Amino acid sequence: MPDTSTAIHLKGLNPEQLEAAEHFEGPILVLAGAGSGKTRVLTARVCNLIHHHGVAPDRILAVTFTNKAAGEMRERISRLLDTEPSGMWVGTFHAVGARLLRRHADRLGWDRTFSIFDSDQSLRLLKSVQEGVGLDPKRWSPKAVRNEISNVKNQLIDAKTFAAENEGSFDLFLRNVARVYPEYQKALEHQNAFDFDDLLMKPVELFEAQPDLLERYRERFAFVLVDEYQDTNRAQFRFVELLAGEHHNLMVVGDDDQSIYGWRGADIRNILDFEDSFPSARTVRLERNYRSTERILNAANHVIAENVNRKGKTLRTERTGGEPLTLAECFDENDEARWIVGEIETRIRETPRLTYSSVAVLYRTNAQARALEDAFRREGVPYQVVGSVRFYERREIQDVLAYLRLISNPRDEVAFGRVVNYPRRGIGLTSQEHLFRWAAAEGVSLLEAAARADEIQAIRAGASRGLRHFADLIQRFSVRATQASVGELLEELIEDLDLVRHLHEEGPDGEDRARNVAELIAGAVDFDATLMEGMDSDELDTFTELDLFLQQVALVADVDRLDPDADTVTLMTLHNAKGLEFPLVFIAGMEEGLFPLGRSYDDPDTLEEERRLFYVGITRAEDKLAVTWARQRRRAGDFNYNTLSSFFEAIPEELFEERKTERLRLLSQSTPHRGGRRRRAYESQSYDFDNEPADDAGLNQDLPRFVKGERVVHDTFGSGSVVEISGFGRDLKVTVDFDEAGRKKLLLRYASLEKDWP
DNA sequence: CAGAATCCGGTTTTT
DNA sequence: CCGGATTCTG
Repeated sequence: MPDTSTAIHLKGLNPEQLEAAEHFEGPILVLAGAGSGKTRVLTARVCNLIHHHGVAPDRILAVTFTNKAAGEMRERISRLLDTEPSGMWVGTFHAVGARLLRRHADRLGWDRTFSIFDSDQSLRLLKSVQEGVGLDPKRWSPKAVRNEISNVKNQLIDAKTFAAENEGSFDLFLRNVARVYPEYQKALEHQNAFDFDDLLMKPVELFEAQPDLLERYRERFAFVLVDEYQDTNRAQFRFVELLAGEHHNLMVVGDDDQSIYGWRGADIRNILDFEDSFPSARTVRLERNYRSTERILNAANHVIAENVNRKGKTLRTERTGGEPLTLAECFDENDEARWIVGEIETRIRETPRLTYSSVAVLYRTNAQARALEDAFRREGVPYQVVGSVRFYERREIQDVLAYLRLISNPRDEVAFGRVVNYPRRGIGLTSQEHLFRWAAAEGVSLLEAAARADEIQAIRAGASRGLRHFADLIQRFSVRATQASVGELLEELIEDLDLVRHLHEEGPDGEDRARNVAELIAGAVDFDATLMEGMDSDELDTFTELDLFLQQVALVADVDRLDPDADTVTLMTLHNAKGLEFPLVFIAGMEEGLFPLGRSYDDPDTLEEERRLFYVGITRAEDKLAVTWARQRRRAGDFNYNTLSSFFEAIPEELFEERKTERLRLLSQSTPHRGGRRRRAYESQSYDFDNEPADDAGLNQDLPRFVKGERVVHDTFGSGSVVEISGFGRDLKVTVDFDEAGRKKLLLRYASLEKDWP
């Protein structure tokens, strides 16, 4: 028995953690509950492989869920081993896929300077493809088509197979997708681009088609580790299976209770059935939680116990007791936001070591960030929002990046289309049409066509000049890209385009936009390809800094950009909060219909996933959790009346205290006696906050009242159930899921809707 | 061709 | 309520 007791990387691990960390060869599943120290285990195991078993770092591949997690892992390993694990690959599935494709794109018919299209760019391409095959983008939402293609790709179904299977389908939508998908894929190849899903799917294709390559990488990555395994989809599973298929040295770490990405193809069965896929697998359960107080953990355990489809485990903590949870009832979303900000300030004032950065506010949808941001800004409490309007998705950033992509990959037509007339060069849609047609006829790239614009009869002199000028600009910078750093390139480009002036002329947002561009430049100046950790030396020679920069930019998640040093409160969606922890956590919008989201009732699996999301939220909290809900909330323009989420009802009363905001207390006291006149019968009901939500007094007294979930009958649509109620008084609207007629939004005033008594 | 005015439709979560 | 697309106007 080798003596590992002194090894620094194994110090302080509990017996289960130790068992996992010391595991050497063969498959192992680590079921790691929230806050059970799985990152520690992963790093410890890597250190142990290198330090104790003498495994060379370059034989190890570790896949993480975010780039940030990858960076942290690498850093911790370096610290523990006191040396860089050089040659080890650590990254997200997408980043690892991109990296493989950079090396071997030529085997698939792509060029190594390929572009990576994000969802926005995919959508643009899809729109033009739809137009090309005569599928009206207004009748058939490109978004829906894109989602379908994305789903299908995540299941590793290629265009040919999909078309063959669905061109005769009874489902018109599938038949349409069957027409579009192959053309879309052709267009991607023509433009030398991959979309996000290709980054997962194409490496699998590559390995399956080229046994020599697979052999090479199987040998190279003799040890494979996968974090957040519960969120892997079919393509990711296959990728892992291929790599580890022979040696089986595979460690997967995950928690079925935290699987929250089913909607993007993640298959919870990957983790539930791991032991079937790898029969000799060892299983280690980590159920000791080191993060949260007993009260918080109890609440979490009660919530998740409602789910049926799970392996089942119960987290334990040694942090007995703890402060009770708070459930705060608010009037509306602004009241809620104010209450949260107020509560943060009070607590920071009263708690010695509590800082803004120890606080997070979590919510179900990005739209909820708005009211919160307003309140934070008004009160001057520092905050940063993750997601929402993602940095790299901002218009001005995308514009600049499109230039870079075009410089790097001259075949990128999406990028071309985006910037050919930005800033204005007098090239209108008509001229672009002519250009496209001419380029297609001549069989040259758009860029070449632009350079020879004077040969195109249909294009007028002004536009022609603009086009030639544009082509010249791109060409000059393509040359420059081979000599200059990305930072320099970007600075010169912005200068050349006089972009800052253009942005300022655009109006009130220009200032912000210019600042964002400046931030992008700063990021580019900082970017140093040699810092792309774990880069093999041959890769540095082969790929240009620009390609690597664009790749990195395409694959960062917004949460990766979270600044941990800034002393600010963090605002983000529950999805983004996965893997993070904070002493003080707020979960806002705990309302039926918002969380769980209205449409998740249809399907029990989806509802369970929503519940897991709540579980993830609760378990982010170390010391204190506060949950808020609003009686009334504006959503997409009109008002919604809410009740407390049924999810919360799973939490036993002794675990939380209830509070009401000042606003709500005032309202329920004063309104019944308003005006001093005698109350009418309907008013007493209208202002009774403990029962039905308030109506605009009297306006709809004679309209029937409906509750969510209730069964109703309509004269023409038949029967169905109420999914949402919104609007005020005369404009009271109900959304009903009809059994036959589908989902309809009805104005109650007109709709002959009645309660359906069974 | 560009900018303003107007209309329409969608609206969960993300790499 | 927002953004995108379309239409109108100079």
